[in-house]
Amino acid sequence: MPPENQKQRIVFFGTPEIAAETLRTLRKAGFNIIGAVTQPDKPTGRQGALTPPPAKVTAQELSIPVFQPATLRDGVFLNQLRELRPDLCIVISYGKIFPPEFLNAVPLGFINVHYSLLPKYRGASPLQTAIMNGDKESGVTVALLEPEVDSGPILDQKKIAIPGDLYYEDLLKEYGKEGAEFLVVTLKKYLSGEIKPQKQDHAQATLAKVFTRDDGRINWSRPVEQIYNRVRALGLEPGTWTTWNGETLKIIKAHPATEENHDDIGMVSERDGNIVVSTGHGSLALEIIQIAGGRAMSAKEFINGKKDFIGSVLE
RNA sequence: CGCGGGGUGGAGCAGUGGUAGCUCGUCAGGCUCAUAACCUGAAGGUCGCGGGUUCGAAUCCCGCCCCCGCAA
Repeated sequence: MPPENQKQRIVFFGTPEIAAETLRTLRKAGFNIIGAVTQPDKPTGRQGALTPPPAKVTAQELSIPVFQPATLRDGVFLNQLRELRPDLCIVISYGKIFPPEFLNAVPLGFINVHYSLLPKYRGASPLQTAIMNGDKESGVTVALLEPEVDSGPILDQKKIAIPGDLYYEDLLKEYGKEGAEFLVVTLKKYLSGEIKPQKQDHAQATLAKVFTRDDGRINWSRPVEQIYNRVRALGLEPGTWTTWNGETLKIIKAHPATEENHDDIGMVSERDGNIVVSTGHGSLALEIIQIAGGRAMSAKEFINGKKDFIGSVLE
């Protein structure tokens, strides 16, 4: 007789790297993944080459059948899913909303991994929102899926610290790893009947909206801590930026400078070997920046060729 | 044919027809108790690749390759 966690037929839904990582962890833990569903290949980059999502690549490496429906709404994929006869589905950053009829089609339901302590930060960007708000910790929640986004009963959740100097991409890796392991543990408990899902307190719910490029524009009149949190939260995508001489200048890495700075807002100066920008309160030391059309480089390299950067004002 | 910027010594840039220059770095020497500071000197470039125009091309024309910002 196979171990408990190998009996259930599981279909995995997920698209980006964090989903791929979780898929690998589930497989390693011995779960019986009978199918992987990801978003369709998308054109990406300047050439618009079709690129398979990470979870698809991983699934293929693991010899798991891959499905990439363009839509869930027309019922076609629902029939395909039924033919797979899954006992349970797992959803991690899949990228599509499930029509209600899906959720009833699987005996043990859809289980979702969400990177916040629900009901806090429901929605698309829980971890980025936590960083931007300067939270010292957030967590991962394993919950059942309901028609309304991230509102389903909670199986279990775990707090995870947010180090004050980590950027989104690095923190996401951390959360992905911890989250995957936590999912394995929680899933085993759930399947053996140890867990009774708990309803969320909907009154406490908050929403983490999707960040766009516009959110990345730096307002230098804010206090440096807020700007720093924004730089960390938005990371490389969508990234934070400002303008210099009318050109877009991305801020890729920076840190708050300790010295006082009473220059005009947005003024660039050089202090103690750092290239710093004056903010509404305190100043931000630029580490890695990138001008439109150029490659990313350290602020020091940048000023080698752009001497008038020092003394100019960013907007 | 989505829009746009760019490829110049190790790095970042200037140089738009007449024998390639700046900042940083590197190396050597000097100053200094000392230094990532300062002074002096040196090395280091087929100017992305191929072709064309010209007495002469980094610079003008044609083709190709590569990098990047935006948009998707």
